[in-house]
Amino acid sequence: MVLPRAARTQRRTRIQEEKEERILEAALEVFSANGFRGATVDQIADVAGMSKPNLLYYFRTKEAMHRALIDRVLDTWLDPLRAFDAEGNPVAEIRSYIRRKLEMARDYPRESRLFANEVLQGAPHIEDELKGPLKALVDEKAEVIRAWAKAGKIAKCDPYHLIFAIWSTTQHYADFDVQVRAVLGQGNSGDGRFEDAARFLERLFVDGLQVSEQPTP
Amino acid sequence: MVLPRAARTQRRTRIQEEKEERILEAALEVFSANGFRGATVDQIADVAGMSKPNLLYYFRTKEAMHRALIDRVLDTWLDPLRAFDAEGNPVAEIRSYIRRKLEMARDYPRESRLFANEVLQGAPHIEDELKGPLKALVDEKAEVIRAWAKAGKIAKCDPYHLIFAIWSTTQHYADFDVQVRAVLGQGNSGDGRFEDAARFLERLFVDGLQVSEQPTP
DNA sequence: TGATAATTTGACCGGTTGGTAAACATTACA
DNA sequence: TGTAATGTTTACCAACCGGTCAAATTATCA
Repeated sequence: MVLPRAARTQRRTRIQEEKEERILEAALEVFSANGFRGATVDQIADVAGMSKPNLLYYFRTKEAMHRALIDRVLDTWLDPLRAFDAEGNPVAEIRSYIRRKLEMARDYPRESRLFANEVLQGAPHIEDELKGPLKALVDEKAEVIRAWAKAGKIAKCDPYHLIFAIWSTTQHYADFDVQVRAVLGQGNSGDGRFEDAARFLERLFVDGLQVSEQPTP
Repeated sequence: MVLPRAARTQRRTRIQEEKEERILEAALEVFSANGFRGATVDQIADVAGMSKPNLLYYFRTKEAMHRALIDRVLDTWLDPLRAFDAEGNPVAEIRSYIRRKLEMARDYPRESRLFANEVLQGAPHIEDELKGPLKALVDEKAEVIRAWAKAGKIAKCDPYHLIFAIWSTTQHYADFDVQVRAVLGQGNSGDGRFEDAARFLERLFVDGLQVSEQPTP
């Protein structure tokens, strides 16, 4: 038998587990850095440390690899939004969502760039995911936010644009990392910018920029 | 003589002006939608309505086209930040900067995506621009913001991260357009989302989300 | 152990890509 | 108008790309 894994129904062997793992790790590295079209199968095979035909034995096409990667990563990528709790304290929930998203940008920048590349170029491979599960989840959480606003627990605002604002400000530190580093200059070898960003963003989203009315005695 | 334009020093002919214009317009269309590596010279020639060798007569290489495009676009792209006025009213300046950046995202999304593609993939072609002119301009405006904060005209905050936040929230509507549309659902054929975004962002940056202490009589 | 299935490899293929060569056409201008 | 410079096209190339194939190697297990 020479059927590659995708066509098999039996349980996967140890070798399959290991190789597919290595391939998807390499695919994440290469796709996130170059986009789908910019990535080459040779490059992925090289990073994965195997020959191209060997790689294509496990994933028959470049598209199949990309799809498997997207499926695997999208779920965990949306976890922070799922953790958004309707029962919690509104301001605290938003703060911790920002913090979690910033941690993701710091710890999983490749995943962020994978999606950014895709969406930026018109989302040709993940349109269904955007209009389906993503929209459904956002709709659900937007309703939570709307209820908070209605109850006077946070300022009245468009919940969708609030979510967009949190996404964009936090993912910016992953997707535009080189620009952030270039502008901040050297001397930021560590992750200090993430702590500064967290401080700034939590403050921004809660209080805004206007000077708060201090009791003027 | 068969020297292409780049090597010539004499004034450019009418034909050169026209063709280079058409080429850069086509290049913007194609590079912004596919990134540098994803774009093909054939594709750009096609959009420009000329043969590939003809195109390569005006720009000797794909890289030369890309560079010319970047040089041309970067300047206008930074105009809104340059307009940031140290003498103006701080909160009003920030509001109008947000508004201007949103208008750019609405009216020039291709320019935004051109840079986003580039930066996302490590800025291999514009590293110098980021570390040079861009950083210089941001440094200058950050100083203005810092002075405002010090004078108590706006809340104390990190000026660099404030600029990042304005960039990311506004450019999000150009760079992640398909995702924004997918999440908002159909029925957004017009530009209504930009007005909603403007309302939300101006409010966010000025007041934050916390309910403002209303005079409770 | 031996046979069978799973895995790996090198050689290769057709299509695409960025770019070139040279002949041909057009324009500018003395 | 004549001619030299400028502009355009056809044909082409070498490198690269995603993917195939058949043969060789290794793992599995009766």
